Amino acid sequence: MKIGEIASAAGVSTSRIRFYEKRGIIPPAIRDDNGYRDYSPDLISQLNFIEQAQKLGFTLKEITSVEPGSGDHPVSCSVAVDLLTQKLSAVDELISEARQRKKDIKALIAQLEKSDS
Amino acid sequence: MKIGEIASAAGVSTSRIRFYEKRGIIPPAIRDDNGYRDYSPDLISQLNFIEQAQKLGFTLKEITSVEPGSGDHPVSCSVAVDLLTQKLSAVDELISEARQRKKDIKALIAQLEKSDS
DNA sequence: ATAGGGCTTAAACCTAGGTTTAAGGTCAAG
DNA sequence: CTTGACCTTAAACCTAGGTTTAAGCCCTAT
Repeated sequence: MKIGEIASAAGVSTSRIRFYEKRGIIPPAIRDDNGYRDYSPDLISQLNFIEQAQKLGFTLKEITSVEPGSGDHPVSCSVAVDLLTQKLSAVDELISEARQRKKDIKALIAQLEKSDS
Repeated sequence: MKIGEIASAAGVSTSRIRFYEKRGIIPPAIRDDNGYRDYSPDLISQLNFIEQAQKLGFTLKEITSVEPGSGDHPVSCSVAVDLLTQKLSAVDELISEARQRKKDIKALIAQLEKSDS
């Protein structure tokens, strides 16, 4: 897919995708012979994930650390597995932080309902 | 309380408090005869609320419209609760996307380990 | 009465997360 | 073979949310 296609499929701007690539938030795209970026549709869910997490106040830096496929290209298989395992626990951490946020939000709601009465 | 006192009590910087005042996020402080700002300790919980909400991904603008205990902003409790409830389901969505990512990562690991053997 | 620490202001500066612009190459249609 | 939509890059610009700096006043202790 070309950058415009994937951008509209994911509901983000093309400039944002190039920006993410420049910052290493997504991996550098494969290029066609004409120099155009060529994406796999897999990127769509990755972009959706980034947007979701951002809405919850996670920074791009935090998000990048739990993205699979965003790491270095591993030299050996066991290194790759190690990296992925690290990512796995980072995702677990994200989930537990998100659960804490749920609690925080519920507490805020309670506070508001109390002060309204 | 003087600005330095309230700042350290709330765990924020003095510059931040002045910044919030300039932006109308908190009401303008009463001034002593010498021109120093004089705060009621009530501001502490307001500042804590702001920080809490920011961590949840709310902008200062959103927070301002929703602050409890600020008589200047007659936004009804239900509007605030609506916002927070929306945020709550966004967090749920993130968690389920994160779970999907866990599966993806595990699948990748399995694939690597299989090809390694 | 002078040194310090805390207060005042306005304005400059900073990071994050992008968007916009300028100058150009590519490709399919008419 | 030109027009228009799409792609490329680098660099400039923008908003949010602050921090830092400069220049000066206030207050307390020595």
